[in-house]
Amino acid sequence: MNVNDKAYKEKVYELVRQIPVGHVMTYGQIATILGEGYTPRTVGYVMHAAETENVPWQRVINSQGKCSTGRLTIPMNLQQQMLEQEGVEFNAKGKCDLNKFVWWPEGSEPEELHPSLFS
DNA sequence: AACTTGACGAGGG
DNA sequence: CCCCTCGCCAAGT
Repeated sequence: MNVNDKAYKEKVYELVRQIPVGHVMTYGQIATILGEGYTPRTVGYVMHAAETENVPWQRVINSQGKCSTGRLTIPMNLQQQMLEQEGVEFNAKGKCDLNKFVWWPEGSEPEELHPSLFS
């Protein structure tokens, strides 16, 4: 199972497609939930191609609650703007409250998977 | 094959 | 809160 396998990528996309409007998930969170073979970096790698996969890619941000699209082909601030349009709030420094906007799939346990991340 | 660069993350200063 | 280091894993050069 490597990052180029169709099935490997699909698992990421399927999960991302489940994120409700107005909510987000982090790369590390996705990697933890998918488990075996997935790491934050590989999730990020898979996501760079998400634009063409009918996936709400804007709902995936980093563990600091910020958008990591600075040096991409994606226009600056586009991701944040799209999220704000869905109701996700960001402070002046471009950071959102993960406690409030992160979404957890049915069955996962936030406290256990993501200890003291939200401060 | 060596080295650099990421849509990353945690810990320390 | 910012910055740096390290661990991580795959791609590009």
